[in-house]
Amino acid sequence: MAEKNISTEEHILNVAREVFTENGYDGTSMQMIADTAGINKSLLHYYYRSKDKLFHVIFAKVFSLFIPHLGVIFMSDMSFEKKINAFADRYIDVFIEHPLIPIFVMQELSKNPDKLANLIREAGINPEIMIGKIRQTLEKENVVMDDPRHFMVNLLGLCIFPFAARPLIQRMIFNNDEDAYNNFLQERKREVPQIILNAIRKG
Amino acid sequence: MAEKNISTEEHILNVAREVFTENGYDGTSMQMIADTAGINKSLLHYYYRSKDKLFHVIFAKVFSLFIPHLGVIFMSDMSFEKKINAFADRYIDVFIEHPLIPIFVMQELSKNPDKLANLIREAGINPEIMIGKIRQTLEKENVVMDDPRHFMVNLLGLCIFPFAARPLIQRMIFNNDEDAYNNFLQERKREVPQIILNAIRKG
DNA sequence: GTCTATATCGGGATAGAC
DNA sequence: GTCTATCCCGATATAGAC
Repeated sequence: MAEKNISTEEHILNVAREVFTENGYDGTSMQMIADTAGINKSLLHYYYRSKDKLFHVIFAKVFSLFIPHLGVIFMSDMSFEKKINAFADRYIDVFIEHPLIPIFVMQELSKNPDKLANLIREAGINPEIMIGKIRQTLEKENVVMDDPRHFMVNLLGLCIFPFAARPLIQRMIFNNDEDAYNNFLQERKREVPQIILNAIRKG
Repeated sequence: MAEKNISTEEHILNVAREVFTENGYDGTSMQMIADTAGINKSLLHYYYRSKDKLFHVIFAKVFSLFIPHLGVIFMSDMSFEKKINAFADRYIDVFIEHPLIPIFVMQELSKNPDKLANLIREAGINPEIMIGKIRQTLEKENVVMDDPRHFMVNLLGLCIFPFAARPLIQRMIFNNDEDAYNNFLQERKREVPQIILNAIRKG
């Protein structure tokens, strides 16, 4: 625990985030978190009452670590092309820093899709408005695309998949060469916008 | 258990696959599997000795449910364009039938990347040879692409991501409309090859 | 081959001392 | 606020009856 000046409560959150994202809800025990934090198990209950409640706090934290960027970038006044680039840049950097987040979030949301509505609200995102804004930008710039929904999924998938499937890809395509894969992830920042913009120009 | 004519051993495997893929290793108990199979807990141990061993059998089974297609398609003698289409078609169908597989596999591999080498061998895949074959096809057809590794990751990501991130996307982009999303997944069979081939033509 | 009974351990959670 | 001690339950796994 190389963090002396923060409160125990905050320290717990930092540690719990690491342990939860690495092992998932089911794969994490309160004991693991307590040990990693260098504190007693009961103290976790003192601060957060239950594993469930602690997890919810963590998950909302993790969620807001990457979801808000989506809104900020797409609600901005950049040109459409700039937005694509900014998005790939920002998201790939976030996931390079927190490589376990994609799989953690997808896993937990898949088990509890009903929690999603609240989480989106807590994160201060309004999907409808965001999509409206995107449509508006498209019109203004005369950008033609078959279907904005495919565009969105393509963009997200191309950015996120290399992190979610890292073990498989690194092993099957990169001979387990970690450095090569890290380099590859950096290259994605240029590769992804290229693919996406290319698809749009063609219509 | 609407399967009367199969052995208990096989019946267990079918049930265990469902329960494991839905809940993951940590989220699954032997009790859950036994109950779902309509048998006693001890019988699981009788057949498979331990949860770990049972899981390994299941995971190899699941793995070989989608990995071999990769080889079959890319080692075939179809034109490159046909391969792309066949791949998207086949994989999207597999995942429509088994929608929980992507996230299950990525989750478990992320926790145990070291098991991967054996699994690939068990599945009868040789990545090196496959990549060699792809390069060969590319040369033969004068297909130019920046980097085959990006191509491969793009193709996989575009196919798989919509399944892995389904809850998030369905909620944020499809207003939770399940039918619309199922339809969207079908559309991916044409969308994905279009994007991929487009990127290649441009170089 | 399938069951019941049981052993053993680790999980989350609470009470209460300091 | 932080700890120890404890409760209770559910987990994997085994022994042994049928």
